[in-house]
Amino acid sequence: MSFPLNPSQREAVRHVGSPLLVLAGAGSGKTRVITAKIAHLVEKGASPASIAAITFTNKAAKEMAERSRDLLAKQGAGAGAGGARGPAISTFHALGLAIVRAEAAELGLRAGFSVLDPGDLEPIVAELVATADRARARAAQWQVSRWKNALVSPAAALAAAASADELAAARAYAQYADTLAAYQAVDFDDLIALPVALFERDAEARARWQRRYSHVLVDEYQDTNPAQYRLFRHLVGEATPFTVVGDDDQAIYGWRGATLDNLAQLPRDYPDLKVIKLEQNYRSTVRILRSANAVIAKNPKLYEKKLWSELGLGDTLRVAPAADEEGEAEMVVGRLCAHRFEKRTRHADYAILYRGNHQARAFETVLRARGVPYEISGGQSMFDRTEIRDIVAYLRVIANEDDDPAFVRAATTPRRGVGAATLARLSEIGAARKTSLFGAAFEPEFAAAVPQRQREAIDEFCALVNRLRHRAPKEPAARLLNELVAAIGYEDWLVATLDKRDAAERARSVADFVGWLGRKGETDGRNLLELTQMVALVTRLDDRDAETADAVRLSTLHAAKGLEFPHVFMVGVEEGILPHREAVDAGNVDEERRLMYVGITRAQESLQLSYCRTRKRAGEKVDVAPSRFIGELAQEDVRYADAPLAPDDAAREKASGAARLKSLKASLAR
DNA sequence: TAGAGATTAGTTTTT
DNA sequence: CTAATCTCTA
Repeated sequence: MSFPLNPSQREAVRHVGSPLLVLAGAGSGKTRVITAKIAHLVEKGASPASIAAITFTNKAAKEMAERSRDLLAKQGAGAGAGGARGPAISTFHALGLAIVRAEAAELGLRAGFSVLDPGDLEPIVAELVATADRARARAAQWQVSRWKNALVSPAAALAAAASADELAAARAYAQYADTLAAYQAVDFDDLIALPVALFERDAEARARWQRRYSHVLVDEYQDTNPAQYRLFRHLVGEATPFTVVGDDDQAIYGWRGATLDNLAQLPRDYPDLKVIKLEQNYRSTVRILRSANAVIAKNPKLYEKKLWSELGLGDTLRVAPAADEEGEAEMVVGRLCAHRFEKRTRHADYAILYRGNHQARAFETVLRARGVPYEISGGQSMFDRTEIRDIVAYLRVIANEDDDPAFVRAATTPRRGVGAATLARLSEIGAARKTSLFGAAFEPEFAAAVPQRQREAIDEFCALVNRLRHRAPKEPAARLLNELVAAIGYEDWLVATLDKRDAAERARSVADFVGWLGRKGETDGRNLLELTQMVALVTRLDDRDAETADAVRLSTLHAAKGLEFPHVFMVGVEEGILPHREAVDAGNVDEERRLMYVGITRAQESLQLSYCRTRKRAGEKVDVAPSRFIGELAQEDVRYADAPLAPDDAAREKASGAARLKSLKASLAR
């Protein structure tokens, strides 16, 4: 994309006099405008470090940082060179973390505070709502998060609670803050909510942060939630100019508390707001765009906007049915391979996009069987991996001795003879002495309460933690990490407890993680304690090899936002999946339609949508209907593939009969 | 306390 | 039909 900027883009880049909202349609060169604007501001004399650009994902932040670094370097004049600090480009949460870290003392936190992810929080909430039911615990956790994102206080939540479940969640919410405070821990939502609270009670802190930035840019503005909008408003204050870029048609994070109200509210909060629309699409063919426009036309509009393209009419869209998920995977991968062979394209030119992570499985199986290289983006975070959580637990106790959940995990992994009984003793001592589990091990009654074997194991564990804690500020993180993994005998334990393949895989993932974190420490000049906090916000290691590899991308629609591919396969385009059933029940079809729109607009040259006629659910085949959104495409641009042949139906009948028989037997057994 | 087998629930997106 | 959690025995 080395075309010159078009007139609207240029206007957006050069406008500096007042707050600016750029309504950037899909593929309209939005990232380019943001990076060009950063370069423009620097050219006009702003210091790069005084420019803040805020994104939602680490991936977007990284891409923006790279592109603006290149641009500033090209601009020359030493702007990006010689150790001068670049623009502050980060996610909302990373920015929040930086603020909480800088203002920790004001917020009643010690420097080593822990950042807990939802997985750490689930058992805490489960205890607070007194349930063993995971689903209930998650629902409560979810509710608490929504309140925080909407800046609803525990008292307000308690007052407004409408159902028994909500009341229980509100009660948990009230105690939740105390529990986290005892652990010296914050959750993801706190990274936004705590800075907001600080700025609202402390004008001086607010002024300090406002002075820091001469211009603030926000990417994907339509995905901000009320807490984030408030934080943004405090950062820009009355005087700091800003540029926010967004597209109401691509708002797909309502479930995370994002609200289009923030887009509607902006002109009211900033009467001199300038609005610029980017409507020329540089990505897709006319046929693809026509369908995108047709689908999104069914939604209510905040700002009228119509994408157009000069890239030619292009191929028709294809809609193809499959018998079931295996059939769909076979069909899609088969077609992909044939297409690739015929057009002499690269694997990396193709993407398979789906609504939910679990849908990837069938495609992985077929791709692997055929030896087609693929990369899964998004998907489960590397912190859902036990081995990573194990290592991170150690890091958290090292950084923060009050982090009881981390203590429990680290002290019992690898097994060192410490179990529930010992932990219960420690917990009693801790409660009596008002100290953490770690602290309890140093209380006088510890010796009497715990048998010698366990005592020695705990002592040894605590000594290791203390040793590393003292060395952490001074020594390179990489060395300490390697020492830690060796000292706890983690790999030996893996080999001893798992079969060969699993042990090797986990050992490799630990090695990857430790290597990555060590390098990160070097490049960012951060010690082990600082790295520990940022690690919770990272969902995947940035891996250059994976990004540049010639491989088919598998991705959720959410994770695909911002990306583009010459050839896209949207799969599982079915009622119940896209739109998702829960969303339909909750009356959120508009957001599902935007998700459909996001999927369509990822495609540059060709697009195939497919759906299954039946799908396995809890072992049994269930009939499913094609998505209503298929009927909303521009029908003159769509070709419908033939129905599958009769033998498939026969096979389906047989399979479904067998499944029914089996479930009948199962119910008789009960 | 630790590992092997039984059991039972699973239906969405992510910092 | 999985996959993760739970229970039971050594």
